[in-house]
Amino acid sequence: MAVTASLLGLEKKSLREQALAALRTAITSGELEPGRHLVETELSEMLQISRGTLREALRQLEQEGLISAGARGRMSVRHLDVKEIRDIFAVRGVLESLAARTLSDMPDKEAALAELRAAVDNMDKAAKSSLQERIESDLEFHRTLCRLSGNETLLHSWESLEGSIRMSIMFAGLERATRNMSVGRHHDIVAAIETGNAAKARETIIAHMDSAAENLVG
Amino acid sequence: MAVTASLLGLEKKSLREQALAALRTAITSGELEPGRHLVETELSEMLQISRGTLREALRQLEQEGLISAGARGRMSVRHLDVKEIRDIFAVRGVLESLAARTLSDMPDKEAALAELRAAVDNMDKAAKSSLQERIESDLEFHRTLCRLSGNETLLHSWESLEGSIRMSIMFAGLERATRNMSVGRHHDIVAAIETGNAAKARETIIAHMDSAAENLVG
DNA sequence: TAACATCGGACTGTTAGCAGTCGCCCACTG
DNA sequence: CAGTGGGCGACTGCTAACAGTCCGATGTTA
Repeated sequence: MAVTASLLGLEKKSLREQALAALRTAITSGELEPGRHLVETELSEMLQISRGTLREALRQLEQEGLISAGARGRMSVRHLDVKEIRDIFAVRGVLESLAARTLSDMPDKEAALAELRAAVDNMDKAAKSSLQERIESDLEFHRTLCRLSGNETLLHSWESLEGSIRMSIMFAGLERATRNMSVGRHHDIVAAIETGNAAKARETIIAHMDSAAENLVG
Repeated sequence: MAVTASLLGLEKKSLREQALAALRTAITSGELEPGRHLVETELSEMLQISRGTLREALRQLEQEGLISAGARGRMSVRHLDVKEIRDIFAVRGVLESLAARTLSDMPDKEAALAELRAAVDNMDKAAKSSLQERIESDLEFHRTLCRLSGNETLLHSWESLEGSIRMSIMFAGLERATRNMSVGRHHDIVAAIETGNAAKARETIIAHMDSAAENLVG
């Protein structure tokens, strides 16, 4: 039987996942400001879910570093300072540099490179759109870089840093963040990978991240 | 009032934390073998806690990569293959190399170096003890390295990898694992940091991790 | 015998509610 | 007025139970 793509499976996300996504968005968008105490009963009523389900989502957010637990289990939205942003981008830098190195050394990397170029093109298109879309396409590029490395552990580590990255962007303000969205810089990364020069690819990423952190905090 | 050390605070760990620790140990010790399906009702009865509390712990283990969720929320103990071990150690390598680089560039690192040397000494003492203690002191050295970098994000990323590292050791078998416990190799790391040569420190760590992975899977 | 319907059993998703603890306010007391 | 102690509200820790879903076994029919 011929099936349309729209019939290939309905997405029934669990309430926990929905809550997780909603809270992540609320935090990284600043709707829940840093330092704010998260009261379980309050949140569960807002989201219209039970506390038990909510608590599971909170646990995950805690692991992602978006919220931190204080005394007696009281959760609050994490507050980033300048040093922490630098630290986050330093870790992000070594992770993505590993991805770039891995891709550089990959024997047949044409398919991967094509996908990366598509991601850059996507940033190009988004450059004329809203700031939010530019941020999304930028993060999408970097996530793709990690995914294409084929190292699941690497991808997972990066993704559990993604929330912190988004908070850093939020903290710095959107104008500063857009300094890092230059399409050209990302072309350089792809080019470095293309040459197969792993050391060069690594340096390009590290430099990119260092300057990205400086752009955000400077 | 003069208080004795034993009165400085009782440790009341939540059931969730206890369950987390117990499950982590059970998995990394092989008591719960890879691939095994974890039935919530079964585990909660074993641990004598409710499913709600257990589920929170499972969520955390999932994030740590010790268990993975299959269809319809069914959790099972993660199964590592050779490639995944290499991937884990590659990520671990870049994380620890960042720690080593950071320490190398630190202006007054004497206190940190002293602590690292103490960790190496501890490995030395443990060399005559049980395999388990050797593994613990080895991991403790590397955790200390990350902690002393002062980069909380780095430490957190490393710690969320720790479970996977322990599984790798388990997977490889204890004999192979002890190949990586050489005290001399760890002296080299400290020495590289001491010279302040960040590039050298980085290379030493990366080489250490590459050979560690090969020792485990070869 | 092959396709189909039905019925339990096994588990997970989710919820409401009880229990314990901490912080705060206020009265009391020497 | 410093210090003590009792009540009260707020909030988290934990639990038991309900509801829904999937899977396999068993029967059923053409």
